[in-house]
Amino acid sequence: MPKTTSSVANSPKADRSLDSLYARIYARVRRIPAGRVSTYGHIARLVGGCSARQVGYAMAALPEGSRIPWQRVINAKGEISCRKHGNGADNQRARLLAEKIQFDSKGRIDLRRYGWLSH
DNA sequence: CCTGTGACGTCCC
DNA sequence: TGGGACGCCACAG
Repeated sequence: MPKTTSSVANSPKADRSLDSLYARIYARVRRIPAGRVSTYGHIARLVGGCSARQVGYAMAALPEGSRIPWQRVINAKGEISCRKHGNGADNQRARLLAEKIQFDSKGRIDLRRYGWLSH
């Protein structure tokens, strides 16, 4: 009975609502272990159906004091992405340093060493 | 509805 | 190695 949309699984629209998408992004970020990092693009690729920008948007939407390890998500160049407002970037760097992640002289993280990819 | 913006990424020089 | 152009797309006003 294709007419009655009682089956949520049969409704791509409902199954991919923003809430659900953000939830999947956060679930993925939560699995990044301390001392490792992933990238916006990689998360987007794993979750599917969204772009790197949306992952960044999901991170920005997190409330202060969230338990999600948002600091472990950086950009594809291994840098901490700049924000328009606030000093979140400094906060992020401090958090990562606390996890023993090392930065090179240009403030970048070696993804070959710390990247948590294909997970 | 249209426009500007942004926690991105890839390509090109 | 670095920096600019573009593509991308949800969101706010």
